[in-house]
Amino acid sequence: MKSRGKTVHSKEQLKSKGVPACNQKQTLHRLQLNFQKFQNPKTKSLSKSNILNPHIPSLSTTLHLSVSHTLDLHTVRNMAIPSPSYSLATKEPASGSTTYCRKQKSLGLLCSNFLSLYNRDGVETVGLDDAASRLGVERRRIYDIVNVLESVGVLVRKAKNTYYWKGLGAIPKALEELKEEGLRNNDESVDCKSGKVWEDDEDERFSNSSASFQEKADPDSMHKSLGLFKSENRKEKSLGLLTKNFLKLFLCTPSDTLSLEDAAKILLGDARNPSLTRTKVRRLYDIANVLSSMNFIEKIHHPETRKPAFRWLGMRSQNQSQSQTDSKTGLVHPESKKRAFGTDLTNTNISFKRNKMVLDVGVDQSVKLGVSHSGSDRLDLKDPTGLVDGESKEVKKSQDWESLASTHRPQYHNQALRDLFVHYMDAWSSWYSEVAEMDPIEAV
DNA sequence: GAGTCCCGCCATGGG
DNA sequence: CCCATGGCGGGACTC
Repeated sequence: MKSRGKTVHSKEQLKSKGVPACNQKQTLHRLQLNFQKFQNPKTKSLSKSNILNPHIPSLSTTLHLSVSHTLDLHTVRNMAIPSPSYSLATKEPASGSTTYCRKQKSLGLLCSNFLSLYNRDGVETVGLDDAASRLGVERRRIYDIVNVLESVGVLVRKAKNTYYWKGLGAIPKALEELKEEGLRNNDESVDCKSGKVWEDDEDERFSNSSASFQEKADPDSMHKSLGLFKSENRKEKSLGLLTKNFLKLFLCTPSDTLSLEDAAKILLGDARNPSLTRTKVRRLYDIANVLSSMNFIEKIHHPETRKPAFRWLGMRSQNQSQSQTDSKTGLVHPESKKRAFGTDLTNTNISFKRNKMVLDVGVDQSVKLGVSHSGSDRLDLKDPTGLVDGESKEVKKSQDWESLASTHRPQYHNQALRDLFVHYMDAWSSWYSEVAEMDPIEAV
């Protein structure tokens, strides 16, 4: 018997088959979102998951129960629907398309938009309701973003519904603390600094991904050795905690790649329960979406097994031998072929294959983040730790990017793509000119 | 078919 | 009791 979830098996739950009082506030907005889907013939989710789902009251019932008992279908259909979520990033005119697209709803994209909304001068606090309404999503999604951002120090809880905005500049310190904590605990057991567990040939590690960790390191001992936070009660199972633990895996080990499967096993505690693993994996995807949208990590695949894995980008700028590692491991970076956790800004109206050479190097950074770089919290997210050894490195890198961007303009035959690219180039140019004028230290 | 991850139900805990 | 929070897993979507 499930203790939670959607199975209806109690008086209380039956009663709540209407609309729970505590959820009524969100119901109206949910209806608006549903009708966005409803209006789009492409989507199947309303009919299948929202109407046929036995756990969700039928549409008419929901309307009757929750929308002041007065709204009919016609009224709701004609309600002023807020501008489509994510219009910030898609650059779609708010009034343009009501097309529902899964990609446009991704957590990564939401995170980008969240950052672009708040990463600016003068922002001191973030209200969850405000964020939800401005981003056009339900509060539930904001919690997901906020939990992850809190783990990396961007936000600090102030009161209910309110967070202090610490900004991207707080990330290096937060990561350092996580790293110290992980290494401190690590001293007692496995010597991670020497890389006993991780330094093995990546190929070998990936060659048997299904058993890689059990053979090379017991997930339980790995869990202890990194001082990962225990997840025993509800609070301690939070997404934030999982994020911290996930980050520690990268921060405290010499390897910068980790398979999804291994991550789930290490972070899990009990690696023997498949359904628990599946749940955990879902959460890892959630976290990875947010972290990848901030360019902390990227998604990769084993070339043969195609098993998913993550690669840490945070320290990459310090690690000049990274490219050699790539050739050594033979890992594929499918970013150019496949959407990366929904962080792709493209919407489905434009089938947009990225031009890896330019977008990956520079333009993609600013656009993908959608961050306005005019604030005081400027930070190169390619190096979230901020541990850049040469102060001019940043500027030099920017110059490299600029020259690359200027010399490798792709020739798009599609007008839409051309326009899009021009837009990205403009964004990049303006960002670059700002950075170039900045104090190099401030830039870090 | 496996991988990905959106969505929202509903349990929990604080006020 | 109300409300904020967020764990959790169904199932749609994507490759």
